[in-house]
Amino acid sequence: MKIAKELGYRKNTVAMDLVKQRADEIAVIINATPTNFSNMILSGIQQRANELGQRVIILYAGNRNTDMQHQAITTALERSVSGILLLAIEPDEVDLDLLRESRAPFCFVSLYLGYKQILSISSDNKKLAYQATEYLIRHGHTQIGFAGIDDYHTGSQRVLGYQNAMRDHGLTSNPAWIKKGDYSYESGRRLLSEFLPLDVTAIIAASDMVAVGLLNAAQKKKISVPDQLSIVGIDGTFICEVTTPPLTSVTQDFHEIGVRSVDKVLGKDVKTFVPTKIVERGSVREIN
Amino acid sequence: MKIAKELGYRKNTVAMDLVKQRADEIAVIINATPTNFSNMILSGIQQRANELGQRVIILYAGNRNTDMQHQAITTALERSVSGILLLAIEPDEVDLDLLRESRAPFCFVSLYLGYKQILSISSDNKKLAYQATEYLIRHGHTQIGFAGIDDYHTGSQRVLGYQNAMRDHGLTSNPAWIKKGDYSYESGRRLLSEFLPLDVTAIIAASDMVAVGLLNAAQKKKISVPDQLSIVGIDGTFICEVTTPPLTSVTQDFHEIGVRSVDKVLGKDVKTFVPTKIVERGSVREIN
DNA sequence: GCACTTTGTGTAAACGTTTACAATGCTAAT
DNA sequence: ATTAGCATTGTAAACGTTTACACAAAGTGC
Repeated sequence: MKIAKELGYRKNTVAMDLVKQRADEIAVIINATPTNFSNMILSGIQQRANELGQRVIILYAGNRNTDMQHQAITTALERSVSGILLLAIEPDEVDLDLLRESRAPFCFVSLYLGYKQILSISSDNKKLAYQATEYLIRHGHTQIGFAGIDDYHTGSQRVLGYQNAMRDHGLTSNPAWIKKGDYSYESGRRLLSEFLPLDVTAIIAASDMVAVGLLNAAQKKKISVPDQLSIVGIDGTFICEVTTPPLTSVTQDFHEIGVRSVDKVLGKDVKTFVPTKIVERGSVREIN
Repeated sequence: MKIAKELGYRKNTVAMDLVKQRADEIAVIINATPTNFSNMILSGIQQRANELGQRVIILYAGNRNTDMQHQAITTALERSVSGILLLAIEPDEVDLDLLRESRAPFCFVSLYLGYKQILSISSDNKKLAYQATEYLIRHGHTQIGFAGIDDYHTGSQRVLGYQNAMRDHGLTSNPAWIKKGDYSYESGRRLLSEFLPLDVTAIIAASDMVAVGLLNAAQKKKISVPDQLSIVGIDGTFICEVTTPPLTSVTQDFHEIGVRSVDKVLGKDVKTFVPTKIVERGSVREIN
């Protein structure tokens, strides 16, 4: 060891990986759109991977660009990674075929496809939306909007939870109360005016960013939050703390999602769903 | 090629890297503290790396943890990466020795050590602070605070720019007007009260997060921004748009910093400093 | 002191490519 | 028909490890 140090010897990981037929690294495939929570998940992934002696390699898959998604998966397979993590990636059939044919384990992160046999770590979106809706109902709201969700898995799961909660509490939900979007600030800003004629007293935002968009649009129209309109966000990122009023939000444990996804993809038996919780701040009013 | 496809042949990148004595990948060493701009830089890095056929591997270096920094650099050297990018990393002597002894090119990103011979891509912090200070002076401010900077390279460069601007405009700057911190929201919140007895009319925040901290603390104390206190942020992240009032901020082009750092580390001759610009929003008042 | 187990040392093959070079086949010019 | 030049094909070494195995040395129990 002394001589090795003197000679400045440095092990060659590439040669090691070759002979071992497997690289101690985890590939994370990620959308180019940098959501403000993806780095929280990444930090969880990184931390756990570090503990387990795995490196992390990141592959961008563009912006819902199918070609780049295939490319990213292929790149991951060409190095013999010990696992592939797909971060908020909606796979198409080609993606799934590529993954299934490979011998590398893979796990979807922050997205649940609905198949038990495909590894996944995520919040339970149905439960999450149910939670948010029920929270508003308990605070006396009966006309509740839902803003900014998409048409993919996450969005539809949340709609289901919202509808179930309404139904379970004997409320009829107007389909027009559900407004699609893309989880962005801009979505929220744009959608507020569409809610005004509908007389909802509260809106669930598909993300914190949508919530802030709604909030700012409301302030511009001199609609007071929460006095005239209640808003609850989803995600619980730091932005909830810095708005006025601060945003009540269903908080996802992104760090834990990251940590657990590493365990899952490496074969440990961990629960698919990571619990969420409501953090009350100042954007919801109690109605009598 | 047809038969290769039939057989499901997939090239083995690891074997390629071994024989080529060089992996087509760039290692990015990054602090664990996920600043809201690091993913913008990363996205620039990723984009450019993709164009040049380089993969990106991310290595976390903990939180100003020297051991983990050495570890991360060593890990990068053990695979024969084509370049090492150090993202907002303050190196110690050991780090620099490790890097210099290796044959891999390295480049500091969003940090300028002050040595011409060490590759670096960053905003010109001196100029940036000068810009912010001069902007406030042109708006009639003479008592200008500076909040939240650290004692490392970036912080001291900014202080220099601030002091130069004051001096060049014949203003004396009270050393107490400079308050150290760590670029965080919490820093800003805490520091506001320290400024109150000093009668400054404007504060430059070391980051947008500090600016929001100052803003929220001011609102809590019923101090109106910008009427009673002007604030200018640094970074120009999306958070500037969503506060009330929106934050005037010196905007850094993080994406471009990322793009350029890839070019730089791969040997292209690109400029070290990426220009910044003031984006006027609503947090600065004109004083007569 | 013998057989046996344990520990240590040395050797060689393997991992899947690239690359340099030799050998072969072909084309075209003399 | 001969040969130089060129393209194509085949062969073998190399990259730096791990791992399996043979063999020697040392230790153990009877």
